[in-house]
Amino acid sequence: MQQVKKGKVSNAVIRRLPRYYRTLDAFYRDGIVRISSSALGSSMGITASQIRQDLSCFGEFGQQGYGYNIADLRREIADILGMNHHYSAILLGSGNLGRALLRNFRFAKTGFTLTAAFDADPALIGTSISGFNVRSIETLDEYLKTHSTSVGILTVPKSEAQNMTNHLIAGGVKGIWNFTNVEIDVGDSGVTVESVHFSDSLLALSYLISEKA
Amino acid sequence: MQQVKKGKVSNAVIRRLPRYYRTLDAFYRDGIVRISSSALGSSMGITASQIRQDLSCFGEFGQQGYGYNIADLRREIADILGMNHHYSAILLGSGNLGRALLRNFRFAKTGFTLTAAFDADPALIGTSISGFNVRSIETLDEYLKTHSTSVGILTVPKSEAQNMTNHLIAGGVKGIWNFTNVEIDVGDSGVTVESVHFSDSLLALSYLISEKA
DNA sequence: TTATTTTTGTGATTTTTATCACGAAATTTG
DNA sequence: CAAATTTCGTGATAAAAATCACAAAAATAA
Repeated sequence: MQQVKKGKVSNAVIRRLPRYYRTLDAFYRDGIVRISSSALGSSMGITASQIRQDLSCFGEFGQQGYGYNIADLRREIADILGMNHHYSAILLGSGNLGRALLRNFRFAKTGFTLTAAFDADPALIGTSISGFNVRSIETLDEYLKTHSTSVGILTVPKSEAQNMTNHLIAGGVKGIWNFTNVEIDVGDSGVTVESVHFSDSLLALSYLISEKA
Repeated sequence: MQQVKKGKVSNAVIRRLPRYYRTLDAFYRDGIVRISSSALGSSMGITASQIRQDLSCFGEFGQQGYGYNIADLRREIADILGMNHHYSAILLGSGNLGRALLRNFRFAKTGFTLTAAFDADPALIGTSISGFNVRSIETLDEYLKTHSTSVGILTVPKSEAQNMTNHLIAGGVKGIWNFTNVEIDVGDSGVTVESVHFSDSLLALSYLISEKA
């Protein structure tokens, strides 16, 4: 269903898709039925033209004189984003940040299913966090052998990041959601890495407020 | 010292600066003294030309036939990023994510000083998290009146995001580091918002692994 | 029903971003 | 010390991304 029209989708477009989904989802929950590209654009602070051009990478979802049906477009974008694959994810590192994700992050809203949490700390192993029994990191390889897993979430100390990455790759994951503040190396494994670098974000903010002064 | 050369620095360049800093900092800590744009580029997976072009927005930091002195360039970029302003920050919302930041995030490494933490939960107020005495959110306005604060960190529930934003703006912050999953509105206040949208990041990963399948 | 308005999807254009390529300057080698 | 090599900074070029503009289609109004 995806990419029915053109060739490769640019990174710029890919990065906007989640926001389209998020915005449409909010309208959907508010019960709004239809929206034009210009209304959607002004609510997002981008041009109508950009929205139409972006969507044209994937197909024709609108109707002249009417606009877009919000429920339909929301569903199409969910589909494009792969939210209906119901990917499985495991979390490595049940420290503060890992716990915050376990407790607060609504994985189901992104189509993901969190299936297990691991840690190296004996004091944590066996405890329950938000319904997840924390497993020993020693059992990770075995777990991955018996449970096909799409994504590994790295919330371990940076010193462990590359080692854990290697185990995840060997275990056959497709992607790694990396919260450690280092670039991890996946070699030619073909595994996709998506990093959340808190410090990069804060430093960008630092630049922007300095610039204005 | 910044922007000695050209006009406006593009967003693309701004987003790369923190990574330059992070990479140079790692080399600096390893005791490496000098590096060429091509060596830096291949270590970062970008072109030498892009690095030289990016840096040229801010000045001339290299030397023909030699390359860049790592300690010097690291310092220059820290300066460009505003890391020497020692901006102050307060954290609103001492739940799981807030606690993770309080405990794990090295604010000092980005030049920031965390000065206070707030929460609305009476059970949390008065407790100490990583050396910070959690203050009542009721005292926020008063705090901001008496303590000039550069940045507010939003780790509150999304339902409180806009309300807290309004208080931060009224209190005179320059920037908001937004971890809530909504777009906050700062009107014409001139306050800079930098958002960390976990779900956007995970959905981008979802798209990328779907695309390969 | 017919005219007017709205709005899409897309080719063309403009703007932005990244890469190329080379002179100039400094280092390193012989 | 001179020749060869390295490497920067930048103007020119290429590629990518965003915007414009309009025909076509559908909705709405008269």
